[in-house]
Amino acid sequence: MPDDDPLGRQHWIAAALDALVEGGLAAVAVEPLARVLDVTKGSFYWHFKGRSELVSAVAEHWARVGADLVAQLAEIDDPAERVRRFLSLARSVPRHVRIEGALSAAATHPAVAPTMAGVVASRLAFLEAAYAELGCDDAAERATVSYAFYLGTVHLLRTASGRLSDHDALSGYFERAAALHLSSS
Amino acid sequence: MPDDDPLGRQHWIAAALDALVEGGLAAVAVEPLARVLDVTKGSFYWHFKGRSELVSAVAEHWARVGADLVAQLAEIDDPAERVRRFLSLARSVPRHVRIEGALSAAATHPAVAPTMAGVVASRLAFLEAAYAELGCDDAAERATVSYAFYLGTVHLLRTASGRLSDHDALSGYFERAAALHLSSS
DNA sequence: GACGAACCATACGGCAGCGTATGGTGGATT
DNA sequence: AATCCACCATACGCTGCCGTATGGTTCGTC
Repeated sequence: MPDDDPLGRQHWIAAALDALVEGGLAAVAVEPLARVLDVTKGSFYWHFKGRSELVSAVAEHWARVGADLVAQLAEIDDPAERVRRFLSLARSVPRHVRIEGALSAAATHPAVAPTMAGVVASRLAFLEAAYAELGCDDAAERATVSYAFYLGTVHLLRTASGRLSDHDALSGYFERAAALHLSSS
Repeated sequence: MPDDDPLGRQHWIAAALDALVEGGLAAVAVEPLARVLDVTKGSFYWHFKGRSELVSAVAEHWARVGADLVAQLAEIDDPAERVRRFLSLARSVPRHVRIEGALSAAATHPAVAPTMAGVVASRLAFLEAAYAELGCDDAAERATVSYAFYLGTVHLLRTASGRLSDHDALSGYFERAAALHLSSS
């Protein structure tokens, strides 16, 4: 958990995150990153076994940050508010969400899929627990529905951000979504 | 609009669709497809200017099929039923949805983005019209929320199909989702 | 049965990224 | 001051894909 990595590793990971946001997972490539960092591949292959080790390091970095965010939400007493805040994560942590969008687009990549599966499971558990606390007998289904909405929102923000751009409209959007998802059946 | 293409084109597009479903857009590559079709690149570059022409042809093929599906739904009188049927498209046309998942994952690709934008706009219009018919004053927001759910479901089916696998659970999932989305605010 | 067009094979050059092998270099250690 | 190690540079070969150039082959057409 603590960043006991030799300093250079984090350096590469940071650059990879930037490239990921800009050009997707395909842009997380050794030689282009080396050019950006003004360094040669010799450095990279000192710190990493190969490209896929970098990719999974990036994925796990993202997963850790995301887990921290959800852990903060878990402190909230009111389960409805927990759901609301979870759904609007897409607005409150834009960079993290852009990273997530790029990783989601590459969710089938072998170096991403395992981490991604863990994150999905943990988030569904988080949502299901909240809905269970709210007394829903269909907590699992509702959790999946809510998470699907969250995923779609992340995707829309990544690909059609024009449609969710202005900040006021975004607030309305998330309020409306939360109201619908929390409505009693 | 009519398929006036010389026959060989469709041949390549069909193979590209298979590859797309299997390995994502990266698998839509000229030389691998040629191997599968047991033919050489000479054929490909006769029918297409280059790879991106194939990619956009694939995207537009998908868009046409999808538009037909939505056009069928538009015939339904009851707007609520229209929404229900739209949301559960993900279940009723599995192959089309797998193609859509792969294309969505590559939505930022230059040869996909324009087509994708058109599809998003047309579907949002479809949903917004339905919600407006239902008397919702927040039809646009609800349409976006519903479409985000749809996108997320497609994504889950592609990447975590284990969580939505059994057919009975799927029915419950879509019923629950439709009920929530159609609940009056 | 020559002709042209549609279609495909052959063969080539090029590029970009991956990974390896090996040789510096600077700073801490003793 | 010699040594060692973490760290990076240099230089190379390899693979996989793209795109082009050009030469067959099989037709229908006259």
